Amino acid sequence: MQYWLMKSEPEVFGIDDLQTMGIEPWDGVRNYQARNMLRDQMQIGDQVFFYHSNCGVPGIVGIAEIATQGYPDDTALNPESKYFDPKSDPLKPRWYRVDVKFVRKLHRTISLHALRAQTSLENMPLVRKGCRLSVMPVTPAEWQTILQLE
DNA sequence: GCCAACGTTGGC
DNA sequence: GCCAACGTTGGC
Repeated sequence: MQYWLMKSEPEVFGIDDLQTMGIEPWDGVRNYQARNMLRDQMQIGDQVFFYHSNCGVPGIVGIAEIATQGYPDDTALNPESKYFDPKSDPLKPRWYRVDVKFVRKLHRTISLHALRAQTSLENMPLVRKGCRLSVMPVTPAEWQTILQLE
């Protein structure tokens, strides 16, 4: 089983929204590195840290689980969608998504600040300045370290 | 294939 | 709202 971290802006889709929905497609990812992970690497049952970005206290707020393998992200084909990509070809999908299932909220937010304070986490892409990857792998050791901060 | 311009992300 | 960092685009 693998571990991941996925970013979302709480104003757009936060952990409370996932809790309400139970399970939701994680769509709108328009970055090739992230796309490759969604399409090729994620497996059902993988555990995910749900991260709130672009908000008052950015940080990890909950845990989710991968509920499907990667499959084409239809929002790229829908001109009505804010994620529409005119260059996407229905026969050769450019963008992929997975479904993500709510597991639980953390007792408290593990802030980016707190994550940066841990030397053992200094290799996480997340804590690097200017990291714009919205989906990234987390090592088992990092996963354990982070859970102990809860 | 280089690289400047541009757009987006995301912390602060 | 600012701006640094970075990815993408497109002219050449």
